[in-house]
Amino acid sequence: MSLTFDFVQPEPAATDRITLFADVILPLPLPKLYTYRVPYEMNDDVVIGGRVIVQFGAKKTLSCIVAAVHETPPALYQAKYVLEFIDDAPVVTQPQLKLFRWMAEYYMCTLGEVINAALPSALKLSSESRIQLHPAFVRDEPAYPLSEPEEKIVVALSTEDGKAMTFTDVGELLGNTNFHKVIKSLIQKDVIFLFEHLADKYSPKVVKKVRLAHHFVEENVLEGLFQQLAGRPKQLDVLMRYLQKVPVYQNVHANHQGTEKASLTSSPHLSPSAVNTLIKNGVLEQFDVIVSRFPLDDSPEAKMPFTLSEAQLTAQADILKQFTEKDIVLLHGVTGAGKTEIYIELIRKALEGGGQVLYLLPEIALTAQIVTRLMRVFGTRLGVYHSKFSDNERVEVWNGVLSGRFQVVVGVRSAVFLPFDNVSLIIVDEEHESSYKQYDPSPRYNAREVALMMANFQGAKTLLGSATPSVETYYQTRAGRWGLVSLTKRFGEAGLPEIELVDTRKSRDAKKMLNHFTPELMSEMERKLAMQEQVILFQNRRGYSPFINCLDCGWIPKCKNCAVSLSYHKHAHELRCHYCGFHDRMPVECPACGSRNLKTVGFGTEKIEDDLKVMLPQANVQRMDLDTTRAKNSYQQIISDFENQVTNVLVGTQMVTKGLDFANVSLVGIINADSIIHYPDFRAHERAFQMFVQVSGRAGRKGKKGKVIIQTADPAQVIFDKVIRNDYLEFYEYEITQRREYGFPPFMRVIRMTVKHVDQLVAEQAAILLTQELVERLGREAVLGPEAPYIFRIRNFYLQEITIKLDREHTVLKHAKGQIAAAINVVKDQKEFRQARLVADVDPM
DNA sequence: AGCACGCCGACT
DNA sequence: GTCGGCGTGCTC
Repeated sequence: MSLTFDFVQPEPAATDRITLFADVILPLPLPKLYTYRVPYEMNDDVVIGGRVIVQFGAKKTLSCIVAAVHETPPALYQAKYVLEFIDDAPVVTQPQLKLFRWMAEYYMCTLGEVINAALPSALKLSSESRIQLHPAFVRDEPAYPLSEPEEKIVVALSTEDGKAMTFTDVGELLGNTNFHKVIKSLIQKDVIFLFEHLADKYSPKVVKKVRLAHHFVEENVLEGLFQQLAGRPKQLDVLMRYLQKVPVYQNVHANHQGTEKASLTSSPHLSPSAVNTLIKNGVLEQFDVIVSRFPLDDSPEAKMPFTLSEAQLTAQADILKQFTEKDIVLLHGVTGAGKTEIYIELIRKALEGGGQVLYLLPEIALTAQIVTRLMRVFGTRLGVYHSKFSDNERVEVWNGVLSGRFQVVVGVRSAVFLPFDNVSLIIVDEEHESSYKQYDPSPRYNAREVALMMANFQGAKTLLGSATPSVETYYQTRAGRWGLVSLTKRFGEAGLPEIELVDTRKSRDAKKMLNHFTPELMSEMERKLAMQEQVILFQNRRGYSPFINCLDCGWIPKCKNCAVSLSYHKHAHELRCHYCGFHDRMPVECPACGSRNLKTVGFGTEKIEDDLKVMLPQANVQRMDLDTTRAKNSYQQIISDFENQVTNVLVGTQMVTKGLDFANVSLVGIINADSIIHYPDFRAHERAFQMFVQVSGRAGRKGKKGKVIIQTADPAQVIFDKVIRNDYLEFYEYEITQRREYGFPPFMRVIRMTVKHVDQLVAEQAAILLTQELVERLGREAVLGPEAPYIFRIRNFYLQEITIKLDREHTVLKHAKGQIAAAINVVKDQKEFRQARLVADVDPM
């Protein structure tokens, strides 16, 4: 408990009673905390970071987090009472609260929004929460005695099969007496479980187990049983196996735990029917046990040792040495240099020191392979936090961190929200990845920056890893503030791939293009496939074609909600908008002129796949993009098919650039490099360089030299030269000069304001006013715009953008954010702009 | 974010 | 004459 009160004086007189107030964080986008009064008799129950239930407004009952407790009554209003206290220990720890406050301030959002993003929804009880009888609960023999109100609920829930009750129902049933306590108690006793109204149907993971019926446990009775079963060899086998698994002779109590039913039926000479007969005859009894979704498998073979190479050892020593002087170190290692092994060693060392470890990875790099590898080393101490996880699994990880069960967590962006309180090492792998930045729902945070702040608050060291570090990060190492360790050799004998530029314009002029393939790429593919080697093709656009065009009247289908053309998806036979999800059937004829001459223009992954199936009929081609990986296990399926060489060619979007380490890939093709380079953004070159180098890294592993072919209409562009020589430093020098000259990060901070309104004119006017207000407060030179972005309408909202550039200095930044907030308020106070949405994105990517 | 209060159109 | 549209203001 984080709060202590001075109750030393014995029996305080009633008039001396302390009145406490709790400032709570509501899970809503409200700018401030709300103060509720704690009932006297509950003074001991307030926990900072614990959940409480309050009435908010006339109707709503919300669960929220206590952020502070004090004795100052609000001057301007009468505080309502806290209705109930749910937790007797914090679910949100003090270090988390501190970090969340920082996030809210830095990313210009409310604490409520941060809390909302942070808490797994199963921790957010709302009036929509419902309860249901636990499937493993047997009414006639409860494991714990039930109180009267508890019994009442059980009866009500038992009347119908699988009946659910809302909190309101429970309240009515019990006459509104502190029913949350009752519910919580029932949950603890595994009598009921809680689920969110619309959330997927929770089913606790249940394992069928069997044990010896209790009257057989005694040794002499057991002997008698053997006699009885003498003529039934199958059943005897099962029994012997059971006694082998559960040493009832040595330890009578072991029988209570029993063993998994599956363990008695799995091996071939044991028959499941014999097990069932034993159960039927009352020799064995079957029972259900709820198990963790993260099994406790601490088998001894788990601790698989491995040895680091000379280069890895040197790098590791260097990192540790730099950590003695610096809190942040960048491990700049070429793809395939073996960074993961170094991470594992460092994690092991950090754990020996008693601290927690957070290992962040981008979504697409967090694969089953890496988790298995980490599991082998860290066993049950490892927690995994992934976006494909169900809410129940998330809560298990959250609680596991709180209880200390998980000391290492490998996870994606949102893992920075977990309740760490003693982190000693944070690893941010692929630190340059833009997927660490959350864009759409607020908080628009960058997990790398949040991780750095968490490390700062908790005195941890941070290791950033990348083959292509972000310019901002590398700048910090150059300035000497952060450490730098480089790994320039690939693990094993694998050399870096040979990169060849192929001029698409030349081929096109010579009429030699085969669909979107140059003859060079085509013949190289054929050659590699003939050698039974695999190919990865990268095309940064999904769908079949980005738009279609009527050859007779020029009609191009556009999205009705967004200012974009609709992409053609051949397989689904649809036209789709990639911004709002609108879709429509592909028309047979032009709706404008009736012509049937509809032509696809441009190409995406689907067309590449389609063409290849015709051009390389002997090859097995698979596509990996958002459309083919939507289903739950499809991503893993595609990867394992490719790994097992079921597929020969993998065509994909950015997904193919990360984390796929396959020894047999000897060719990588980038179909259209130009679309990546020409992007209206100051980070376009950085992103392009990173993408090319990362995807190139997929070619050639384990001693095989790979080849990369980049198709471009303009091979003379400066960036290619640096990609071909894999010269990060040269790229950095070139890029940093540009950044300095044009005043971009790391020299300046960028805050991007977006103004949205359904009416284009109003959006423009609001943006103009906002710009004026910003200029007034921050100066003309700090404010750029307003300007309509390239895609100026999304989901029926017209957009206007304003870019604010600020000095990096902390105090300036803090002051500026106050000024921006003030400017936003001026616009918002204008009643014609009430409907406008003004969004600030700090450090946009 | 919701939800209530409040002032102007198409309906029994 | 009313039911209901969603604009705007508040929630401790």
